[in-house]
Amino acid sequence: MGEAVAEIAWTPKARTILEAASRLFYAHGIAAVGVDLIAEEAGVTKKTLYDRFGSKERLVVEYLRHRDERWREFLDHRLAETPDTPEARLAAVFDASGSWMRDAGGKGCGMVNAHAEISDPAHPAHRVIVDQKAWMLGLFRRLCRDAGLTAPEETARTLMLLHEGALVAHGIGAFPGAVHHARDAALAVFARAR
Amino acid sequence: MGEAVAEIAWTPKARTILEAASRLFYAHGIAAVGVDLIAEEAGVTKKTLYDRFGSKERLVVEYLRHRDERWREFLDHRLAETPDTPEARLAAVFDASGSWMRDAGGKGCGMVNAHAEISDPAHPAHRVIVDQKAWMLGLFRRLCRDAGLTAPEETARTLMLLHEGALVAHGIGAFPGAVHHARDAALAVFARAR
DNA sequence: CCGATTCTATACCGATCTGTATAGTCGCCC
DNA sequence: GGGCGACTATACAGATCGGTATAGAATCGG
Repeated sequence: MGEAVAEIAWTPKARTILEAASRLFYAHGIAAVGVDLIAEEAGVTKKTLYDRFGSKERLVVEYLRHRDERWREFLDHRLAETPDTPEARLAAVFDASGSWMRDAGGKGCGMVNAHAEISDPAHPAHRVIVDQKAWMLGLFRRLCRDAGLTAPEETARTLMLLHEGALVAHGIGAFPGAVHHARDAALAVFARAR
Repeated sequence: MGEAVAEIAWTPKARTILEAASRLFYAHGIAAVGVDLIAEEAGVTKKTLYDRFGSKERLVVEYLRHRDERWREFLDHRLAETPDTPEARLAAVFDASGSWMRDAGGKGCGMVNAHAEISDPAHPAHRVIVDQKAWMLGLFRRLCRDAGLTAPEETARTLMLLHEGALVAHGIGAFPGAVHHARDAALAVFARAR
């Protein structure tokens, strides 16, 4: 049966290490950041890092898992305080991404960036990345179904493309206000599908 | 004044090296691929690699430049044999991306993936990446202007988002047929903007 | 046939990579 | 107050990193 994955002991320093690693991985890429730098930035010895996480690979997985978790919580919270109309909820998703990008520095989607460096499906981080995209598509799908669209899956996929495109365009600086533009485009697509 | 950039001597082996580097960089990421591996895959000594390219950084720049050049030629060629209606030309862009992804293995956009690893604007590869995206936006803009749209810039940006989103979704495997779906969505957006 | 260019072969450089070993300090809980 | 978990400090291992040095073989135009 499946091998039990070792639990992380979430001591205070473990969290500090993960925060430093998250910041560095996102800003400079995963392969470009060494464990020595992470330990130094976290104000911790390498021994502590390896006592907590065991390997760099595991630290990468926790980075992506945590980032995914924070994003879902952030989005859920935003949606919870949004009027329960399909249009408002759709707009809230894109607005949340806009805020997220504004706060987090905005180098685009961390999952997409990680996927550029980790293509091997056998890598444990691969599932985290793919799962997050499946979850986002599911979110759009639910939104379209709840609105009673005639072709919810089709529209959900189009919304997904606009959303992914917005994160990329923002990250690379293709044009200013990409996420907000995507929001308007998504609302237009949505209105026409009703 | 601007420092003259050293010319590459495009000897047969130089091309072989660039082909190997391109394949490896795209498949595994830039930082993950060492010059020793590139030389070995190209059937060449490291000395030859450095005689031709001088540094890994330069090889990376040439990788992106060449990829960009090949893409533009590929797309121009496709557009040249496309009926001169705005709809057909728009569809041809997405169809070209679909073919490109089908042939090249489909790990998404090489520029976006490179940008995940190279964020520093001072890096000489940064301009190549940003320029390619500006060129693509310009292509969509011209297409919208030629069609006499009332708001060509707005529509061009939406098309750009759908296109970028399609490459990401395809690369990450969000759902099957992402590029073809984007094509249909783009045509719908375009039709409505006329 | 000469000389320049392209390339092979191989060994090396210092730095950095992930990961481990050893020894010891601090604080907290039973 | 004794043991245990979390942590520091430091040194090291073996591999790999980008890049260089030296020497020589193959090719080719003048």
